[in-house]
Amino acid sequence: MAPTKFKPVEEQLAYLKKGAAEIIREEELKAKIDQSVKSGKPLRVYLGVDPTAPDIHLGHTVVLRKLRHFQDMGHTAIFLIGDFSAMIGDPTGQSETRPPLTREQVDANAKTYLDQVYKILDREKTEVRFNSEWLAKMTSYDTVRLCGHYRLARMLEREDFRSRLEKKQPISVHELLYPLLTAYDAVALQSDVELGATEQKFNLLVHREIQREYGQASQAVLTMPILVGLDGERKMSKSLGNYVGITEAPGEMFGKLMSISDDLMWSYYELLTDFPSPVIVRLREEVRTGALHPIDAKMQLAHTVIAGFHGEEAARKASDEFRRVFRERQAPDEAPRHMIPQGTPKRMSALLVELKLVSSRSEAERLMKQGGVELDGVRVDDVKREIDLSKPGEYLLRAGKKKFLRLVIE
RNA sequence: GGACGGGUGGGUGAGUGGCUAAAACCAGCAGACUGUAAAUCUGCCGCUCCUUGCGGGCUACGGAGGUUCGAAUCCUCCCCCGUCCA
Repeated sequence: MAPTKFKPVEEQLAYLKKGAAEIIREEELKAKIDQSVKSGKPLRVYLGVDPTAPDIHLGHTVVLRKLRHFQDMGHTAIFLIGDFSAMIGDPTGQSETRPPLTREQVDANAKTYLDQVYKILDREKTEVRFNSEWLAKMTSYDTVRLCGHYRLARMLEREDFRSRLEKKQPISVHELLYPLLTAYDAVALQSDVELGATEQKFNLLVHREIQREYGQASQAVLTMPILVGLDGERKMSKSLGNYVGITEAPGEMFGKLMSISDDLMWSYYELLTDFPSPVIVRLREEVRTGALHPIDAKMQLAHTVIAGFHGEEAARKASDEFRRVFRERQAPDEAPRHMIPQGTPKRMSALLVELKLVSSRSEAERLMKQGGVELDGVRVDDVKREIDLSKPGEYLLRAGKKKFLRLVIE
């Protein structure tokens, strides 16, 4: 591999700081970068992720993008899959003990994670590690030694545990092990920098301390803000349903991104795009003065984000589609098609269930009564309405605001 | 190990024998209004059947039995959580 030419310290620091919530400690990071420029040796920067869910969403990409930034600066990006620690579960932000994952679930999740992560990271330059490499090999003796390096009072200081204690909610003992075992990751990787979301701060600080206990220089820590979900209030997460998955179809992503509030769009610009901060400030100013319509600013955001995952072409298509369906109220150009064989007439409500547009017949009837169902642009609110399936034809079905389906009888 | 408190619908949480598919709030969905925004207003919000009616049936208040014409509510046993004591 050709020796990497590093950019000047100040330039690197400025690039890496964009969007960051906190750097602990900035002087240390600067010194490390300085050292690497002088020695020509890249920094070892890692991000640990627990494969607890099968898909990653935009919230995860915030910190991944930051890892990519380090990669851009020529440093070594280590993507650490917490396959072992995932079986404990990170107590961060948890109001209750999570059911431990099985080995199979973890493996399956890890695999899909990796596929998705390369939409952001440079595959060629990423070092992928699994923490079972060292954690699974630890003996009870090693674990006891590790635990000996930390105090219970310090552990219980953390917000998650404290509030659970106050609310008289259970805390399992193994949860206390989480920060300690993941701290050992930093030791094993001999990392210079670790990235994480702000809510990871406690864990990250423990990692620094344990590194020192094991005779290493403590890593610098860079945290990124939490991405607020589509609801504009809580953090983006799958379980809250306020997320945009990165494997979702462009049209789907577009619709979701457009549904965020105007206020929220600015933090999305900051955390999900590479627009330099001054440019974002200018856009914001233009919207404020009325020079730029908020919907156009939001459409540009959606376009940019989607282009990153699906390419420019797909983003443009999604954008056009959105314009046609929602701004001009026309039928979508590319509603999903569903073939159905000819047969006897069928109730609309049953058909909606069959097509998975709703989850039950009760729900279908509800939706119809409320005027949320349209057939070829005409509202269908008679719950007894049947559809003639006896001869070939084509219908455009709408169920609710966003679900369209082109039904083809063959 | 002992004493006490608790386990209700996606979440919080009311309900101590029938009027309870279960208050209220949140989340969610639909309609109106819009920029498919947000906010707001209105309605819906277990499943299922039909003759779509303030209609019938089924399922539901940690689990299993029991008392009763009738149980989320009473009794018994079990499981789980917390508090205090050891």
